[in-house]
Amino acid sequence: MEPTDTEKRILQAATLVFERDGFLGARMQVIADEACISKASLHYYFRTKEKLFDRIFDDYTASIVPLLSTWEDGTDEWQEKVRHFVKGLMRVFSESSLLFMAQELHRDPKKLEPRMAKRRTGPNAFILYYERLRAKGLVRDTDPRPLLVAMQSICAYPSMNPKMLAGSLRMNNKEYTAFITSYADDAADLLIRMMQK
Amino acid sequence: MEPTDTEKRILQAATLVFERDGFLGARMQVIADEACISKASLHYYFRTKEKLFDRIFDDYTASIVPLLSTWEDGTDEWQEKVRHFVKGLMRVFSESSLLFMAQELHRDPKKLEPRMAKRRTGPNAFILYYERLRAKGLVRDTDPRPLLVAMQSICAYPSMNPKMLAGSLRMNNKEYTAFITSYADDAADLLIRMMQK
DNA sequence: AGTGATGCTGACCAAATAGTCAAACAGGAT
DNA sequence: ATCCTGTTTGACTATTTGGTCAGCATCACT
Repeated sequence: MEPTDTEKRILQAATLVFERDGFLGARMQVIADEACISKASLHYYFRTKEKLFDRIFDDYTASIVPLLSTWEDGTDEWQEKVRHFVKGLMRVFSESSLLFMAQELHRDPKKLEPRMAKRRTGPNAFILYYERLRAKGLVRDTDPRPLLVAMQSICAYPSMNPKMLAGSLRMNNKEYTAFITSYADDAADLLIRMMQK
Repeated sequence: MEPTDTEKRILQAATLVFERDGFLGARMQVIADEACISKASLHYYFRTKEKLFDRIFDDYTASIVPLLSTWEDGTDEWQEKVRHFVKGLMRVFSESSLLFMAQELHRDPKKLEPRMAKRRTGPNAFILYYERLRAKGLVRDTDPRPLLVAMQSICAYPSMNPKMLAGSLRMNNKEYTAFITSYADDAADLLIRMMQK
């Protein structure tokens, strides 16, 4: 099922518009214009707005999955794994609008369920990894769940609600973007501090 | 300008509907039904949807301001201040939908500017407080800005994107709500760990 | 009772917009 | 040339929805 050139253009245009305007704010006509085709053509490729949206939403969730393999055992020290995961997660979140995902997840919570079902076979990969480190006495002896929440929060929120944070830091958009780039390293260090003995 | 009973009912109904459905998803008819008045009456009190929305948005931002006084000097130890601030912030965020605020801030970034202008007179209160502690050698010698970002992230994100976190933790809604209650204390401890020497 | 002000409403309108459809078009195979 | 298949479009429809308006109800005051 190789996507045709037109289909690719549609997906690119739709991603742009959905991220900017949300599902409810997005207009099929605008997406069609952005893809340089007619609205009728757009409906020829994707029968409904909902179907087009689902396709894009699926691509999003898929982009996060590869990062989970970070927590598989390997030769790296756990500090290195944390740095790698934080860096990867922040890159994914800065590239694709997480606010958009949360928004649509709130609008229709059922969207995540089929996707979660696959992974729900066992506990979260980070939780398992931390428990192993904990058993070996390599990290602080504490419940890893608040750590997981803090880690995701620290990685996700800065790209999700930049306006409010930029306001708190008294920065304009440009300054904030620059700050967030260096923040990735700081965030990893803070998380390591939370975990070490 | 004492708000009448009807006006109060409208604001309550509008808050409910705006939080649940967002600005674009909210329907004036639904808000009117929820307030048990006609749609025409609703427009009698608030001429446009935008004006009604602004009123509610203003009430939100106002509810966060009192917390900022936490960082004024006082007799409390800094650890106590952190615990107090985190607890307060998480309560505010759990009571009112932060996702809704971020969403609308993204839709119309100009919303925050007039409100920010008031506070923009000086640096952020936490930053100032931390710098004073740092000068006295009471906390870790580090840039407080990543700490501020991490603090806000840790407090805000769990109530902003509960579905995704609940998924990661393999919890249902009820379990997650219970978890978040106890998380407030853990979050404060984690933040204290980030700041202490 | 009369009068004016305020609160409230049903009926209506104009604009926006997702989705449809018949017809045109392009390109390859026969 | 003819046919067939997949692609593209302009024109159209049905519905939703924010907002308006003329008029009704209620109450205070004279």
